[in-house]
Amino acid sequence: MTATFSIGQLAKRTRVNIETIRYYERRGLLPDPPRRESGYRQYSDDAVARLEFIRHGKELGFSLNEIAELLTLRVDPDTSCAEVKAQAEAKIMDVRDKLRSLLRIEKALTRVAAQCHGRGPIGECPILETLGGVENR
Amino acid sequence: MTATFSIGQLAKRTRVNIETIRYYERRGLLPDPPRRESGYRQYSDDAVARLEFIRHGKELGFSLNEIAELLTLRVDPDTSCAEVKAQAEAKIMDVRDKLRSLLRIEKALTRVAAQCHGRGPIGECPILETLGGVENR
DNA sequence: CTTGACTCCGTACTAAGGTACAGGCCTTAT
DNA sequence: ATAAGGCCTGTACCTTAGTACGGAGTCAAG
Repeated sequence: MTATFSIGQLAKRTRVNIETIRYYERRGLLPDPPRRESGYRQYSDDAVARLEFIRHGKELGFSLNEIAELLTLRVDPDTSCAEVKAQAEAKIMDVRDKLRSLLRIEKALTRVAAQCHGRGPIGECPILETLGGVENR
Repeated sequence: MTATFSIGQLAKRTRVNIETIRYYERRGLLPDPPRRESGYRQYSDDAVARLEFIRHGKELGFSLNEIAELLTLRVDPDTSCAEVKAQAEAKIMDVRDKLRSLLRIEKALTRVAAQCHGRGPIGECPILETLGGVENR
């Protein structure tokens, strides 16, 4: 199983542009895939998973470099355990900040949607109070 | 109260570049502020809140256009209540998708950090399973 | 009343993240 | 076996989101 497929197939499955896939390869976000004699790239399902991870990462505001770091976060014989742990914990902080901000936005939006049902125009921007002042804490 | 201040002051308070502030104004993310006779811009505290909102929005992966939409989401006499509500609800869906993805990443990172303490190298990338396959549902 | 810092506007430049060719080989359905 | 369509590399171009001038007017401390 786990058939192998071409870059075009991969592009179709992930809805990521072919050129973008090659660009990610150049950037080191995707490992250089095996080739056939013709030179054609051969992918398997883990490439799909990886591209999906990248896509989601971008939607969440991580840069390609940050995504690369996330993707290489692993415990291997070459990097010290403590180092990896420290990196992971730093990322966790980032992620929790993002979570807090998102939760606030969600609450604010829910409030807006709810107001719209009680009729009567308001006029002020109810999103604005969100995320202000307290420096995201 | 609520003293008024210059663009330089605003830049200092928000740690946003002066040029960027003017750029946001051009883009319509900040309303054109009142000026003195000299032409100098005069800001008050709501500009600070707005800039902070923009900053957080960017960190969460919203584009400036999306942020503008969020910022103008309001109930006013000119736009129909239902329309605003529909927009808000669409945004809520986006935000919840982001929340789900972030929670997964957080869990995966926590797992990585935890593994690092049980010693013994692993070698596979434990982030990869995250966010894959199920199209973020 | 001058000098240094601040601000104005307009235009130009940058960086990140793609996207689009061009010219030339594969592959596959007919 | 041949044409249409896929893929190769390399280079050029594009969009978004800023950032950096340049030349001129303004403000405020000494």
